[in-house]
Amino acid sequence: MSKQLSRSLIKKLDFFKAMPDAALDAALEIAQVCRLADGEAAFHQGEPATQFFVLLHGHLKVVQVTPEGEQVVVRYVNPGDVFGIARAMQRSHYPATTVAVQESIALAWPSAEWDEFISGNPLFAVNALQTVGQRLQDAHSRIRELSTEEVEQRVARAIVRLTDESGEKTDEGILINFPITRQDIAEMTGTTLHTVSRLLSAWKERGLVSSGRKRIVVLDVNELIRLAEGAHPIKTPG
Amino acid sequence: MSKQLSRSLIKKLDFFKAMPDAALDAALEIAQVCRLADGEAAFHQGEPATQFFVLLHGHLKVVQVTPEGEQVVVRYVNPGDVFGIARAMQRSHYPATTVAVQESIALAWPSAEWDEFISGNPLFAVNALQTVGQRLQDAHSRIRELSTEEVEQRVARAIVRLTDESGEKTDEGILINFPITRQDIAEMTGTTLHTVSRLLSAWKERGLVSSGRKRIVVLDVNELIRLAEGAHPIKTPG
DNA sequence: CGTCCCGTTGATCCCTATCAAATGTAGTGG
DNA sequence: CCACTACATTTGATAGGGATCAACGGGACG
Repeated sequence: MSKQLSRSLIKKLDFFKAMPDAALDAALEIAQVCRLADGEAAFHQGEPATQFFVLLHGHLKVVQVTPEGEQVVVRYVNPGDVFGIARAMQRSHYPATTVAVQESIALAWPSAEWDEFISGNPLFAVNALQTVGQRLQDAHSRIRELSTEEVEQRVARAIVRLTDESGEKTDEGILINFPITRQDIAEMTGTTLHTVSRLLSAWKERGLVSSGRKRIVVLDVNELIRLAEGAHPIKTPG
Repeated sequence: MSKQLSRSLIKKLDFFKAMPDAALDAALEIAQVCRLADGEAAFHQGEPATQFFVLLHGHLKVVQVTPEGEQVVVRYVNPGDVFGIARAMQRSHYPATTVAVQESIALAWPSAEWDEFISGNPLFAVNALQTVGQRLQDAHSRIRELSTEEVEQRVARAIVRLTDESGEKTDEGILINFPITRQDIAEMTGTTLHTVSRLLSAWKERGLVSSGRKRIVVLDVNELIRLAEGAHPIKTPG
């Protein structure tokens, strides 16, 4: 039998906002600790939604695969985020695959407990609704951007968001906190790794970013934000 | 004082699924009837979310405007759908504008009543979560399609969906049940009215659709579905 | 130290946006 | 009932942003 997990693990999270300690303890009582190695999936698209999770440490990406086998990155999961809550929305199967992009630790609960959570404390439903509502707005933003913006704007915006969510201030600049490839960014923005590579090269040239293998550091956030808002880069004539 | 509205107006709707009659009557007791003329907005993007609605009759479209003034159609609202539930997701302002594309009738409740609804009957929260969850999945589908598919597929799929949601069988074929322009379809699929017009012309040529001003009739759904799934149209050589 | 990924860069092509202009259709007011 | 107007649609011509094809370079890890 595992020892009781500390309430402090989840007390500060949005999802457990305004919950009495008793409810938190009750939840932790039945939580399973779930360790994921780099590249390991918490669950796969199409599987029955047997569990839902809270990420404690690490980073995951949520991907959908098209019928043709292309991948699309739906979002990145940061520490403190809930994921795998398909069952809370009355869907019996996971709509996407969620894989760790680095070693990660999550808490997991059986989906069946969801109804218990809610009847024990209706705030769970309210908080879940807020979480899903926020995601819906984010999704609509992406639809708007994919529909109306050019590739450079979208890639710039994606990187700005990543620095907002997972930026780590270093003496060099703002480092994106987890391993991410050109391919990943391409799958977030609806383009190809080639185009992302060219953009990053151009930006490196102009001193906006510095990057390496699975690693991006933002040197000039403001200029990236300008690009994300549609400003045109300085074209060298000729 | 207005007379009590009939329970039958909402009893069958997903959003009120499994609700006891008493709860339905209580809701109807405070509902306002809201009539919208063609082109009139139920609310505008950025306004405080003072009300939420159920559409009884007609059709609305939900649009977001980009900073540059371009429009994107987020979705169409069909009879029986709820809309304007920003407040239920804890957002104080509407994230999009919702306008009638034909004369419409809706029921409206003050947003402040939402908390009453929930505390009176927790099923409201569960049903709302399901509704928003479905929309989130739809949004992710659109992101996947915008990221990976070509324009012809996306337009074909948009039209197939419209016929599923609002198709009316006529002796000619399946008529999309409300006025819709090339521009509208362009704003749903991230393309231009010119490209939509060219596609519809080509499809008309091949006998797949028949269309006129603000009017589309689908003659061969199966072929449209094939196109939506990525099948290539027959190219005339030369 | 070799192999596997990941990243870079050039060359080419094509889908689709853009520009431009004409035609068609509903609605309106005289 | 018809002229007028506003809006929707069609269609041609052109250009360009990015995808695609192709090949090489380079760092990480076993």
